Amino acid sequence: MGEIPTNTEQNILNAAKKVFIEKGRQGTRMQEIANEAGINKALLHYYFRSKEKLFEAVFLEAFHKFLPQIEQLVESDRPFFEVLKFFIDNYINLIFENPHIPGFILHELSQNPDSIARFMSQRVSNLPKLYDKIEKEMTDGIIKPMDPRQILINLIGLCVFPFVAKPIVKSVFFQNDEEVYQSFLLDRKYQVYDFIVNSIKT
Amino acid sequence: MGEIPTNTEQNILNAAKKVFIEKGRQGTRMQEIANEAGINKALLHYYFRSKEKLFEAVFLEAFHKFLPQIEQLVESDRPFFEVLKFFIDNYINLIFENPHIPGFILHELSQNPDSIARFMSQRVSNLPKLYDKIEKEMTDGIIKPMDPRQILINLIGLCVFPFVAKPIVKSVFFQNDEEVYQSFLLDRKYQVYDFIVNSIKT
DNA sequence: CATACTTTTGACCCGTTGGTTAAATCAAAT
DNA sequence: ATTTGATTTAACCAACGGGTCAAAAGTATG
Repeated sequence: MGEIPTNTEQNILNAAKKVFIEKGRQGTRMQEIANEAGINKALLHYYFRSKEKLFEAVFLEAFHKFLPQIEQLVESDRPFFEVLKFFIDNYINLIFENPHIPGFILHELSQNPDSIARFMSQRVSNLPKLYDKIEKEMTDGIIKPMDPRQILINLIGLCVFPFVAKPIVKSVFFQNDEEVYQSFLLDRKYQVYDFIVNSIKT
Repeated sequence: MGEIPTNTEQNILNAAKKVFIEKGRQGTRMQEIANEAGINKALLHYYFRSKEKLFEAVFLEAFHKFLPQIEQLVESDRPFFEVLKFFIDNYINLIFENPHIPGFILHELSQNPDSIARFMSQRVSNLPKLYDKIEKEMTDGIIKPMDPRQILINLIGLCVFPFVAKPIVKSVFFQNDEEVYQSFLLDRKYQVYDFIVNSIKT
């Protein structure tokens, strides 16, 4: 019942994270994780019975790291635009530090769409509350009347897209110049905020 | 020198498209393509020497089908918002009919970012012309001054995201109801247009 | 029909890969 | 030091998967 992750266990998990997130479930070789962790392949199976188990551990962590952020939007009772700014700032920072995770999640989920039920469970509990909050801003005349879901999907899409489409964006718009692409990303959070606010404010 | 695709050759290509686009390069088994095409596995190698070759054929077709659409935006000399509407309508229709292709391209490119050079070549030739066109709309006071690239990236992202994130979007916002999700997508092209226009028009 | 050439197949090859196992090493605890 | 249990390893296994090959089936040409 070793609840505290062993040194090696954490070590394995870190290695697994790195390889799985970069290469995907199918592209990952257990041997490569072992190498990355500097241990024997059999040790992987000692700590995590199978590739499936190990993958699930990695995926779950990545998923929970990225999804529940949405709840930020409902917790605070500051003005909506303020919360929005705060959220975008946080979320893009998070992606910036883990640029491969969104693409990883998207790909693995579309490989196995039904598995999402296992991961979500009660996660979306307070989404209706968020809808209410947004709709109140509409009746208050602060933002244009529209389906709140459109706003939220646009919000996430605008944050995530430049990262999951990195090779294309970098190549098409920035002549494959990594530095220019990076400075574009740094500016991105303000651009996304302005873009959304300009669009939805009355 | 058989330039005209044989019946079987096209048959194989179709089967390969289906499997590769759904399962990805690594997730695809040659045997599954053979089954899908109703033929023997050895025949795959008779027509396409290797898995790599076959994959490349599939990827190239998918890539060319989806990327050059951007050029529409520069060809016409109608008012920008009109061209924009036309583009969004077309592009979302295209995705609607091939909903898995964008995710496929995104994933495979991020697995192999350098390969993009092979596929792009002179493709982005008239992108500067598009920038000029947009910037002219800015000096004409029709749209707000901003980096044209931000507009284009937002445009593509807003179109593509609901499809590549289908499982999450469908689950989080539509309780996994396929029909509701579909009707959301149908409405999407108008929403995206409004969202962008509202944001960038002066 | 006979020859030659293309298309298709079943059987096989062999490197890879996830997973197992039994033994060795290590770390307390007695 | 010896026992006991957890950790780590090398060697191995079976299945999988891409690719090959020789022969069969099909098709045209003389």
